[in-house]
Amino acid sequence: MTSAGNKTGSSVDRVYDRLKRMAADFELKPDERINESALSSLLGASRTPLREALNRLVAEGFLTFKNGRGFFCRSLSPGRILDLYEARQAIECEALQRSVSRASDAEIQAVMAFLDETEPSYNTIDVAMSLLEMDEAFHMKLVALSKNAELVRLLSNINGRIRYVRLVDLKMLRGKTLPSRNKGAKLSAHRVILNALAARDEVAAVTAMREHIERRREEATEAVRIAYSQLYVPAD
Amino acid sequence: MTSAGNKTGSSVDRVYDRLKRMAADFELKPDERINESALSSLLGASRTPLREALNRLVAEGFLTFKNGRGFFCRSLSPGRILDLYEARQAIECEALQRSVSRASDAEIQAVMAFLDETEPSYNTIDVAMSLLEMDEAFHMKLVALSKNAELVRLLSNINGRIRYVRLVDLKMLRGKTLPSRNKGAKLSAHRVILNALAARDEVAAVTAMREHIERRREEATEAVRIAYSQLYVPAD
DNA sequence: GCATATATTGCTGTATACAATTCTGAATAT
DNA sequence: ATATTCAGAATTGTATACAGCAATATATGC
Repeated sequence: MTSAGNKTGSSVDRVYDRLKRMAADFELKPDERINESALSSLLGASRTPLREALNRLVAEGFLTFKNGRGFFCRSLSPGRILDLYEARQAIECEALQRSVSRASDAEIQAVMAFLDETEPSYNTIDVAMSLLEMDEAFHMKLVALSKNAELVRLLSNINGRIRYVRLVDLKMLRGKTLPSRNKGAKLSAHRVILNALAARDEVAAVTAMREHIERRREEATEAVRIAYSQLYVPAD
Repeated sequence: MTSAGNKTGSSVDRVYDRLKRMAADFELKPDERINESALSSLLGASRTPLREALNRLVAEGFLTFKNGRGFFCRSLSPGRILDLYEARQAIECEALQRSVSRASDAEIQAVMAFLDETEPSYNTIDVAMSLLEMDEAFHMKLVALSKNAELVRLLSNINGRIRYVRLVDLKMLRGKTLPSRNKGAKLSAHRVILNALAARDEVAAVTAMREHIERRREEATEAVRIAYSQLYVPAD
């Protein structure tokens, strides 16, 4: 969320990126205490930079910390997921409202082009991860149209924290709704939102966005359950 | 934002709280590099816990960090303030919408009672700081009614980051609008919002909230300028 | 056999040391 | 006068050491 590409390879940043991934992918099991010595030797850095990275992740909501006990990976209860999806709604809808008056036609067209380019591969791509990345990229581009760096920052953070659940969510979605996804037949939710924005129709855009996220949120609780079951019964 | 009362007095928490205050109050001048050794001796802790606290504050958006160069206090440009106020709108409005269906009458009444208790002293209290604390407390209580821990967390973070500007803002407000603040004459913005919530009128509540924050936001840019002038020309 | 007290072990919390990097400023060349 | 280079100083980045706390295992009394 804070750092993107670190060519210098500062130890803290390296560890931070890696840890965030581990936390997002539930490689660190929820509510399990993190052993600093073990982790530091695993990641090839000493405890000092490791702890600095851990502190960042606590501040960002990925981990928790109990004084004298150490760091823990944060558990994702259905309640928390719901909270995060609501926060996401708040942020994305606000951004969309601002974009109506702030985004230029050209900028909107650029996102449209991104959609044109990526959406066809929704059906061909098999790796759910790539699918998730495209989905996230779309939402990030959309929020960026608001020209509000803080909203971008917040969405980026939330995305990171619900990544694993969304991954499971998307997998489920694929299994269930693939047939109805014939191109041309019905516009994708993303397309509907973007079209409304291009038409400068604030109400329609926000309504579509709310519904889009709402639908995902409804599936999310189910996704959490599945995520947990996958956690403790590794797929064969 | 993360830690509230630390009786154990872990060094990093102590330093963290203190630093956050310093950053919020612009005791650390914007864009100025933070000297770790100097700070550590000033705060009476070694560099290790200091840097852990600094890293937390970077993740929370209070500071920035450049690899190999160190930590910097984040500058508050008018643009950034605007961003933060917009984020605040997003969060508080979303929370309010959820509260309409989630907050019990009793809970709303409790906030009402808080308002009854604190509002009269708006005119008597002279210390702007206390005023700000009451204002923040009200908004936090309001958001808490949404039962969404993430929204609470986000508002708490934003409040911390715009505290100094709001302080200046409130001071200005006092100077200008004190006469029109006769109790009974007109309902306070807070009261209007809460009444709408009590009546379960979502549209009215959200509208009032948007306007309330919007008005503050408009003053904010002005407040930033004043804040900066106060920064570099200490009041005599 | 159970509960309480006590030792043991492992881990966290912090300080300190040292290596690596960046900054400063003066001396030199253009 | 301006730009450049190159030590020296200052500051950051990381490793390591050790003190102190927490959890667990062991022993003791009942």
